[in-house]
Amino acid sequence: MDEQARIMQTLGGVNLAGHSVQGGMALPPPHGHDGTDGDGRKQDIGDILHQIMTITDQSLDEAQAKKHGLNCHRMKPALFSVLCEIKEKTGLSIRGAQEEDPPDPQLMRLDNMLLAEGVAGPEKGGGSAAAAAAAAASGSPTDNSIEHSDYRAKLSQIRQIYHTELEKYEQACNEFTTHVMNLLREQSRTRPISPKEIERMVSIIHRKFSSIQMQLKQSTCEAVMILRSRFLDARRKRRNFSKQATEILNEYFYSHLSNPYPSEEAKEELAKKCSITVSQVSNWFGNKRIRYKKNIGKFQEEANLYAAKTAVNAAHAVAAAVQNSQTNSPTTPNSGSSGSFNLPNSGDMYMSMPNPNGDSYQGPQVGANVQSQVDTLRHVISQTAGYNDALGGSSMYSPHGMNANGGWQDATTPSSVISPTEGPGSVHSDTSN
DNA sequence: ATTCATGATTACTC
DNA sequence: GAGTAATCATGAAT
Repeated sequence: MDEQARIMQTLGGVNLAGHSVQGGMALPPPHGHDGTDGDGRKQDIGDILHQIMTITDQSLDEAQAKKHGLNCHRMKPALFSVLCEIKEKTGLSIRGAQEEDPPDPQLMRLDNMLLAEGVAGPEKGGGSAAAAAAAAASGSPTDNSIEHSDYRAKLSQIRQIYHTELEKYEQACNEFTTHVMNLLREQSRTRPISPKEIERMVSIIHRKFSSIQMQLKQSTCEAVMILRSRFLDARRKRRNFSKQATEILNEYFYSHLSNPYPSEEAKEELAKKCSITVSQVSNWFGNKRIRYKKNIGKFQEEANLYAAKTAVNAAHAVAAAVQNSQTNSPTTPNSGSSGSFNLPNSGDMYMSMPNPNGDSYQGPQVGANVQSQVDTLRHVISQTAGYNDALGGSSMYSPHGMNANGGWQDATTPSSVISPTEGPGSVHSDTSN
């Protein structure tokens, strides 16, 4: 309404568009009038403008009728051209038309991020760099794949929502643009709207919609960031080791109870076998030592279980050794490291690996170790026949290795039960401290 | 919902 | 830097 008022005021008598006007407007004489009745023309224009001004106060039917009347009015082309001139002079139609803003850096950032995360652009493997990095840093490979697929599933959900919304926005934008263009084209019959102006309007609409799109992109980015942070947190989350891994660790622990400090090499080997990291092995042993020490009684059962297991393995080993000694020539007793003892899942398997500290289970030690295994077997058999509780002093796993301060003393006098791989009096070489 | 088990973290010591 | 002890945080069992 302001604009109308302004135009009206302008038309009322102000010098228009540089025309020299006296006492009003100098409109071209419509329909061949010679311009003699100047007052009548003024009256006409005033009427028309009044009609325009009051058109909004009328009912739709009335307005339609008025509109039709105006469209057919003899003064319409003249008024139209004047309005065009005014618009041109006031720069309304041009202003901002050349406002071709450069690409928004933030939008570019968002686009790049969405592209990098695999949300925008062609569908790829899923989590892309994030998942790969997380997979590389995480511990168990099986857990990785679980988390990885989780991450990928969530990411693809985000991707789907993003694309659906984007499509919706684009559709809405197109619909709205078409609608506005039609409206403007329609209106251009009654008011001066240049194609340039329509173009400008379209660009305004597009800008508005792109700002909405930016919000969508921002939200999507946030969602991806949250997902990523959750995913990264998930890596920190505690996840129980597999049963097999725990068994391997426990077997090592109880078979080295006198000195449960695996060497770096042993840790690496354990880590490999358990599909966990070396630091997880360290954590596990740290926790295990302290918890075992704190509550030996509680671990008795577990200790017995693994002792029995070890004993069975020892029995197998002894049997194999006996068989071996029978079949082999006495001149070549158990000389090969590969053919020495088959002790799957026993402490022996750790000892058979290369150990710079001489804790290996090969060569001349073999005989002693067989003896130790036999001892273990005997001991376990005798113990299982009548097991007493730890305080009774006849428990299989008394903290022999621990000193009065609660720490593990040097394993100079390890129980024969403790490790089938240790000969009596053998000193653990994985004493890292 | 509670309790227990357990992997991880942190502060500290040696 | 490795280990200890305390603690946190979460999964699983009840």
